[in-house]
Amino acid sequence: MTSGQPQLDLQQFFPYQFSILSGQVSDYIALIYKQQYGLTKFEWRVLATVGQHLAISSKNIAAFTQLDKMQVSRAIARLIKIAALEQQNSSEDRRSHLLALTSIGQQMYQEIVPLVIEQEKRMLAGLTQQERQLLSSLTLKLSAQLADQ
Amino acid sequence: MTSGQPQLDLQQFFPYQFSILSGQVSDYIALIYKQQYGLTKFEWRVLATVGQHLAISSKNIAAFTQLDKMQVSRAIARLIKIAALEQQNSSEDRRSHLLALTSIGQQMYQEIVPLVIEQEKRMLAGLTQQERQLLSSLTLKLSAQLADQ
DNA sequence: CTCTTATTGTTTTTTTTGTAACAAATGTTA
DNA sequence: TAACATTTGTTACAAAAAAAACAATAAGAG
Repeated sequence: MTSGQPQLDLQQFFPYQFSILSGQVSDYIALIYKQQYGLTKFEWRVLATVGQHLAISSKNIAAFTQLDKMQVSRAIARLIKIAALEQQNSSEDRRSHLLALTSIGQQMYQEIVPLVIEQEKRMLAGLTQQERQLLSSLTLKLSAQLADQ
Repeated sequence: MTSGQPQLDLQQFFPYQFSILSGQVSDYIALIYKQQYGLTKFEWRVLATVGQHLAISSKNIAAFTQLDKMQVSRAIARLIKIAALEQQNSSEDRRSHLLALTSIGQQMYQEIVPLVIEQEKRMLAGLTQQERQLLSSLTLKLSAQLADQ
């Protein structure tokens, strides 16, 4: 190798390919919660998390969704404003409140969940079952490794 | 299935897993060009693209990197300011200029490229060769499918 | 040609986001 | 228990990004 310039073909570079796909996946799912329900990604994640936990503090939402506490704070504020969430006083620690879905929030959650699950299916429909499993397990494996460092 | 509420476990939901990993990958590569060279993601992509093409217009950079023309415009402005890029007049169309690396830009490019390639290797070191190929080919396959729609 | 439309890129404005300071409550230590 | 530190969440300000308006040029139609 006498070699010349170091070269990099961005299109062939895994982190770049991945970044592109990530945007596509994100946009594809957002079609549901953004266009149809006017939620941002963070709001959707908070809604999904509260729906999953029934009553949960802001701190735990942040831990669960991997969002910053301020992003969570703002998403909560917005969800309360549209009456999808309500605060309950948790007697134990007066700094924090437990959050729960209102009936409006419940309804949104129950409407959106099947739609995003369908959307996920549609998104992955071009892959075989085996490919889907591989992609998911490789995603989790790499993610776990990067989290360790 | 008499079934109750529709439920969604965010942690098990592929688009969520993927979004987390994407952030991790992005941050991991950014360690090189951000911390060591003070470039943003967009600036790095533009630099890499000009390095790859030698002389290229703003419009084509945008097409190539999948960035918005305004993001490209600003990244170019910043790269010119730090003397990594220069404009050449392209006689054909006086609206647009061809962009090329200066010797400083050349040097940055040639320093960064091997470093990010190393970083990519390090990032993927925990996967087998087969797994890396699978991940890359599945990424490309899904990406191509989503681009069609 | 000349008038309209489209392209290319920049600038301006608005909105969103992130960083850091803050308040309120709790926990800890001397 | 008084003083200090930590946790939890919000607010204020600064940085960044997106949206929209703009200028300059080019292309196309009549």
